[in-house]
Amino acid sequence: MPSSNTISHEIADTLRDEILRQRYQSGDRFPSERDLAARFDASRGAVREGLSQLEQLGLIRIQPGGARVQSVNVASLAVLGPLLALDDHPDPLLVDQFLQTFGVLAALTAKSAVNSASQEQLIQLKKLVVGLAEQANDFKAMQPHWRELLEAMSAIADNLVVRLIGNDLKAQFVGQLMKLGIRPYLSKGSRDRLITTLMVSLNEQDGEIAGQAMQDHFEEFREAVGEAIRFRVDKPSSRAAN
Amino acid sequence: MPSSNTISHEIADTLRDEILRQRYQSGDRFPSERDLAARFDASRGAVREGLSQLEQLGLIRIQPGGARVQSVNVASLAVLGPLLALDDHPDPLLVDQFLQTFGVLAALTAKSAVNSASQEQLIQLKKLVVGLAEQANDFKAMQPHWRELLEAMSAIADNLVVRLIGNDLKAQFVGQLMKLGIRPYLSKGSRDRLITTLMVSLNEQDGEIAGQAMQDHFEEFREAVGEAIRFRVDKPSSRAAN
DNA sequence: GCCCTATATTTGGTCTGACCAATTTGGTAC
DNA sequence: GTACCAAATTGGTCAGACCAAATATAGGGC
Repeated sequence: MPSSNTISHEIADTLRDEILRQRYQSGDRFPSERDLAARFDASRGAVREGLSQLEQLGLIRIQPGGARVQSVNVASLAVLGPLLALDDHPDPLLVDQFLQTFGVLAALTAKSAVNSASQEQLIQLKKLVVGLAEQANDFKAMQPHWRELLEAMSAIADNLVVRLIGNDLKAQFVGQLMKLGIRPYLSKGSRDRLITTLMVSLNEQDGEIAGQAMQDHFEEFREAVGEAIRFRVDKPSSRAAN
Repeated sequence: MPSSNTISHEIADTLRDEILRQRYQSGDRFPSERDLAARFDASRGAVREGLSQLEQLGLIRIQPGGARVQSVNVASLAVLGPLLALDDHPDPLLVDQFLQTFGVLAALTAKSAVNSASQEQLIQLKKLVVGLAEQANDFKAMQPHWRELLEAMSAIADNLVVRLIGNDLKAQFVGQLMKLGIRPYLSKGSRDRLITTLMVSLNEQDGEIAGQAMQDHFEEFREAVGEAIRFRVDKPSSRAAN
């Protein structure tokens, strides 16, 4: 199910999903521009614009004589979002890896943010943590606060590299989870521990503690999501084939 | 200095660098396709293909009525390579952030790899560490072994998310450092400690130790690179404007 | 003078059809 | 079976054209 409104984007999205679904073997010849134009009932120009995007994603390599499909392993990070959104049934392993990775990056962000925060910023963060604590009962209601806290930390840490990585992942994941109705269960103890520890780290301005708290929390979250997904390998997922 | 051989790529590379050099303010109108076509003496089609790539990078947002430049902060991770390669004089802060981020990801990779490695894979890793130890005197000669070790760990850890992130950064960075003649100095003690600790973690198959070793090593490396860059803020860097 | 609206212009999106150069492919001669 | 050559295919680019959406401009009403 492609997005955007222009034909070239539609073509790119459709072909991207087909590649991600392994409909082509890595190394395979990709259909010629003229064939694709015929298939999509579009002009070659539109197709070329779409292919241009796929090339930028690292999914195909275009050369005179013919384009070839590349291994997903050498693609750009920007394919991760679409990859997670491919099915109603996201690959549990991929979700796990995603959370693991996101966890260490969040930990790094928290550590840097707390260490480099000014007094005002520390106060701001404390307020956000308090706000988080107040909504700690409802996973869904918690999300905006949670994201706000992460965003504030990200702004304070001001690490462009992490920020760029986040851009290619952000939103898509949690949004995807919500959309699929996956509700990870986090014990009250776990949430309380996170909030308490964060507060401690802010009061003492100790980044290490904050980072560790993040790391631990994501670890628990990761397990919770894993269970939630496992409990859900049966839903009537209407698999739509092109 | 754009790369590739096709006009559309040349256009994309040139405009990308101009945006990264802040030649346009975020939010600014981008020149129209027709203007760009005139400027590059190319057809509108070629320009559009180039812009298509820039859009994929998140550097511009194209809409009927006109394209606008976006903040680098919302771009795709894939701009990091070009961003580091922009000048003869890479932004020390950016380099620092890069290494910090790369460090935690390398630590995660090492941890996962060691924890999940089979007996054969552990042996393989040990061999690579030994190979690394033999070349531990020369930074340059060490690089291939170092990269090989990281690659092997990455393959074992088999974390697609980290791998994708790596794709958008890899090589470019260390390569860039070498090209600029930056030679970070790592004390012999530091290197020995890394190798010894890695060996211990492999022998006991303890991922935590491996991860911590990586983390520490990158921390030291980060400081070494920082100093190396600081010691070099004078070289005759022939700044080339467009 | 100010604000809102109707009009003209600009801009992106797409198409058609064409040409070139490089690669592939298929067949042929050895 | 192999090496080589010609034909078909493919990507790269161009020119010119049309549409719809967005923007800029001019005009009229207050």
